[in-house]
Amino acid sequence: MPARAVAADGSAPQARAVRLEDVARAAGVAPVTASRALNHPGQVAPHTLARVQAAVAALAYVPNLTAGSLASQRSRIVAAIVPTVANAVFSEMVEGLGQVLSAAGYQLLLGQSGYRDGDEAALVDTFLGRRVDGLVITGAPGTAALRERLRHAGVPLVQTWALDDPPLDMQVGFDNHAAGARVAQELLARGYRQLGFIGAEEPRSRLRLQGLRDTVQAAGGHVAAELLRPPLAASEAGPALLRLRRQSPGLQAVLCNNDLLAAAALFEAQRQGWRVPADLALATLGDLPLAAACSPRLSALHIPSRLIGERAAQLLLARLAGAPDAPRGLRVDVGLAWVAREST
Amino acid sequence: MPARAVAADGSAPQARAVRLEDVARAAGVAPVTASRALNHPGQVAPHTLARVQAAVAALAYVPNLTAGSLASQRSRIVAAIVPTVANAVFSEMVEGLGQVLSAAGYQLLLGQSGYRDGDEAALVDTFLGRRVDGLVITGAPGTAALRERLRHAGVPLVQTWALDDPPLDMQVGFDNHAAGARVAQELLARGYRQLGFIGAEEPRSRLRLQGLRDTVQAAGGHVAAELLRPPLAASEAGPALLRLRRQSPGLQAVLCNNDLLAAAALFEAQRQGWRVPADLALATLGDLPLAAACSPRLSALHIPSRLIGERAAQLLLARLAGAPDAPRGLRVDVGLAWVAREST
DNA sequence: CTGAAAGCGCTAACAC
DNA sequence: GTGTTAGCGCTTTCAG
Repeated sequence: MPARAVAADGSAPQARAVRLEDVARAAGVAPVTASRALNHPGQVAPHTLARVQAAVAALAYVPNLTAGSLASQRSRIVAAIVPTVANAVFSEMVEGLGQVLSAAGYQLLLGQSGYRDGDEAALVDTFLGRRVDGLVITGAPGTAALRERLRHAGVPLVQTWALDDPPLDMQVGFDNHAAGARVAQELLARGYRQLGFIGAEEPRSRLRLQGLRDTVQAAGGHVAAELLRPPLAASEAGPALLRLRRQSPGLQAVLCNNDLLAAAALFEAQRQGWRVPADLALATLGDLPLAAACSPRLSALHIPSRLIGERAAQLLLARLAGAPDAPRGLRVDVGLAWVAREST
Repeated sequence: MPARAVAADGSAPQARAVRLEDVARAAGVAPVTASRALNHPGQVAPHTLARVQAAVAALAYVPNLTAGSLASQRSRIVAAIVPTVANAVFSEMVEGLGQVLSAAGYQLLLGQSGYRDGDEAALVDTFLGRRVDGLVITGAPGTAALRERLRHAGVPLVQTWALDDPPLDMQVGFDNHAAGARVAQELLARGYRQLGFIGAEEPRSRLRLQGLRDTVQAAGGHVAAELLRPPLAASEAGPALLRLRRQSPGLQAVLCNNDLLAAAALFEAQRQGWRVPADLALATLGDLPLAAACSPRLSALHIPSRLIGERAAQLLLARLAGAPDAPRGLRVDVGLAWVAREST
């Protein structure tokens, strides 16, 4: 009796894998027929189909998808690269992406660039080597070299999130400048003229501020801004809010670049004894569950992260189902909805 | 001139892929040698190594990892299954997992079960078919059939998050009952005896409540609980807090099962004019950035989600680097640290 | 240290 | 509707 534990039924822990050939033999057909029964059931007689399925079940056959991918030149894998999945906006996007792909029989390979150009390029190389059927990246590639590589890679590509740059292939997201402008319209419509903005000092944040400012100034208002150095801790929102108020004594409303900042700002306002929105209105960009969990609930410009992921998956699936040389340049603006709550 | 656009350099958008054979020819060596130069540089003469590398660069060769996987029987892919990546605790875990795997040259295939047993089983089948080198799943498989399949699959497996069930192979996480007990100790030590608990009505939440209750009752205290029906909206925390207070007039401290609930409860307390922690102490389980962004900042039992992911990856990598038939049953308890802040 | 031969397990063509 | 044949592109033996 061997010293090492074996399974209760006496079999070795890892039995040799069952191959398609074994299934075919058990079903009394050729391997191709078994393959067709699994992949194109319509092309096989009902009676043989049943026999193959029975053999599959009896042998607990698990198809080797690697071999299938190599032979068919289709991997049924889509890769996505996000800066980090720890940021809720990206994880929601990945969730939507994964669900739609999974429902269509595709798997999701996930890469995190950490906002580092080198890592992003390395991930793209690996994924291309894996011969993924499609690629989803966040925003614009960091380097011109990577842009060129992607343009010539021959892989369907979706850029997500920002529509600020020209698309390499397909693109789905929203316009950051327009987002700022949209919030400006809402706040101006409610009579606020002295506005503030709290965000990180990075390009997308600046674009949103610019949109806010352009629109507010055109209406004769003013926007004071606090652009904090990344990486940004939410605890910095409180002090930033106080600085804004000092810098702009007539401050009426503040837009925060994300929900966590807004929540922290709201706590600070309450600590100062300012009534929201009577003494100071607060708005946020994003609208994760947190925005509605605050009290007063935060008015928000809703960024549909999950929808962006779903749309990206749909674009890819449509391309994969249709002509491989479909025209490039398709842009989808998911739009941003204003959600009016009690904080404005 | 063709109507369809071509690349600026005149090449077709998708040129035929460069194969290892092309690299070998350009370097004047056999394909095997080129393969070795890429995968085992030490086994090749420095001079031939250089020539192969030059050829790779000149031809912009991208190795076909699918073919490599098939031939070598190693995919360099690890798959992870989480309920959803939209929940911050899981996305942090995935982040840690992905980073460690990526640094070791492995890719991450991500699946979301949505807490549905059928989806979980389907994902496992697909991943096994993909011949992944390792598998990470969240908690215990939903069905006995899946448990058996995993036990005999011969794939290194790590179960993450809860240590409540016996491990199929390796396991990394923490004990939910102990978590509740730990919070109880901290709150008792601060003199609180009349406690409350707000969480969802699901097994892990119940285990934590049980741990809290066992310890508090042993010390002569009492725990009132509000178990809310999932899916749980944070907005329900406020009403739940009011019910707890009514049900237990001497209520001194409340533990919330996650940070979002705790933040919502804190807002409710402030709206009621209760001082925190003087009138009511608040603690949370999780400790995402939100806990520290509140004001007063929330005392928390810190769940190291990212660390769980990192450890899971390390366990897998160690197994892959060592004996494939290493003993099973390894458990890693990451432990939970109490972070004392102002809310208790 | 390098090469020749033989697959890895499956699917695209093409016949029948 | 089913089978035969010939690879997919790479890495493993095993010789030299």
